Amino acid sequence: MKSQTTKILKAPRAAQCTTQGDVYSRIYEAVLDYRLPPGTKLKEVPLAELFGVTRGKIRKAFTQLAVVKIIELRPNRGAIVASPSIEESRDLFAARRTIESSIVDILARRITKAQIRQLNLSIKQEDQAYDRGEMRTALKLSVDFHRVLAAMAGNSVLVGVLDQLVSRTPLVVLAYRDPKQSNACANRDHAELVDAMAAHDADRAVAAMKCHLCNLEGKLNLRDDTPANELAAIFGLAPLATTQPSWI
Amino acid sequence: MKSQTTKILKAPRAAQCTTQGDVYSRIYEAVLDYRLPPGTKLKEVPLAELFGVTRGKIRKAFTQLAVVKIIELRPNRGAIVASPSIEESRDLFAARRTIESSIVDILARRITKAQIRQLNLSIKQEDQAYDRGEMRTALKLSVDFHRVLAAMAGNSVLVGVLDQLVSRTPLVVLAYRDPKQSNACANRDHAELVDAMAAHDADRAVAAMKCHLCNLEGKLNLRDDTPANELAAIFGLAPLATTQPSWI
DNA sequence: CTGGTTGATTTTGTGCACAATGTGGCTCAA
DNA sequence: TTGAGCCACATTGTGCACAAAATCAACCAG
Repeated sequence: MKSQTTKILKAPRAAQCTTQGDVYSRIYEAVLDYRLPPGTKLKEVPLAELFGVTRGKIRKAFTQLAVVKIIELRPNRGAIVASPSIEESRDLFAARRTIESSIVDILARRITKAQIRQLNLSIKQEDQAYDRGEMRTALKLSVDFHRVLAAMAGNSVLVGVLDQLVSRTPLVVLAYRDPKQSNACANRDHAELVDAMAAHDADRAVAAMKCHLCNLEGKLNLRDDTPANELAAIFGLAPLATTQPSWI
Repeated sequence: MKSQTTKILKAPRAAQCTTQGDVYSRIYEAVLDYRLPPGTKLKEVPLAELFGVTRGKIRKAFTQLAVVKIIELRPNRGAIVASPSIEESRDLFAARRTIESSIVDILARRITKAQIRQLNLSIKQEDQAYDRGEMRTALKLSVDFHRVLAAMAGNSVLVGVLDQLVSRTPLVVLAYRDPKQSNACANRDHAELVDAMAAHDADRAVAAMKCHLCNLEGKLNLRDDTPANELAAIFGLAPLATTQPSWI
């Protein structure tokens, strides 16, 4: 149990002597990298030792992460990685559709050739990661794609807002991934989106973005017709996040 | 100086013995009520004494408020109420236009008679507050109107996002209010919006919302053609927030 | 005056010890 | 076997004391 937390959080490069708000980013990145499944308990002392900081620093990072709903802070019972409810997950996607549509709408009108090149490069890297079977890298790049898009639109407030939503998406995916569905994250969608923007066709680009997000949501198991055998679903509890999904 | 902070924060009812995350809401509400102008320094010890809590509680509330950009936490130099830059202010309004448009779009299609009654009541209260010259109450009610609207749309994620944006708007207004402009907050706009929604005319409602937010933004002094005499503006410093604007 | 230095004071940052609470295992009776 | 009660341990919460840093004022030299 204790070692689970430890292992999951250990980033590619083993780093000690983390400082300050870095522990925030360490956990944040771990979530974005699909390394921290929802429901994982985050104990203060082990984390403090792992990062080489005091318990207070961990605590501070926790309160920050709790504000953006990446973790849940249960009084006297510690922190767990947030497990979004079905309704919250649906709302999250709906919110993303709204916000990213308007980002794309803005961007399609004023995107530059250089920006299009950058986006195409990003897509190619994503493709290559898929081809090499590096699911986690690919997923991370896919997330980055959306953040880059937001940044290009040039509205810092929207970027901040979208960041909060995007960072919660991996949790939804881990919580409600339908094992029966293929996991080939349709980054065809990304290419189509960039195509539309390159043609400065805002309407088509917005449609592409909406479609992309709907596809993503559609691959998840967000129906609340309780499957009768899934106890966790029946009682609305967090799915058991103790075992790593096989596909990562 | 010290007494300024104290006085501004003291809510209508003088309350001691505040606990826990209540100190968060106390400061949050003070901002929403236009009682805390941007740039106001928030010292830990005076606040702790005022609220009857320990310094640690204040600190925790500070880190939370900093995440949603209501205050700015400068390392080793304490907390001040955030003063949004001109660009950030513009982005904030643009983001609100996007998000609230989609809220209104959703809501217009499914709004109930009861909800319309509630909104109309809210508008009437706002009107009355204006008539009585209670600017602060009116402004608060105006802010509430937008939050109620978001809640009615039924997307909890959007509500959370919009809350963050709405709560920053008073800071923008206090920072960039144009003294030459009338301050009659056009809550005609609110009435028009509700009218459109009552007719289930989503397009008109969206247009009304966009128009309303543009009107609001238009009343502010968000041009960066530095007026040559305003030193604060020239150097990009926070406007002097030590004196209460006369119109409150 | 202006500009810079020093030192006292205020204010923020941090670690630690202890308090409070939750958790899991044990016994025992029904 | 089930469930209540109890105890030991693990984990989180909190206040305090001290460390570090910034602010302010006084002072002095140019």
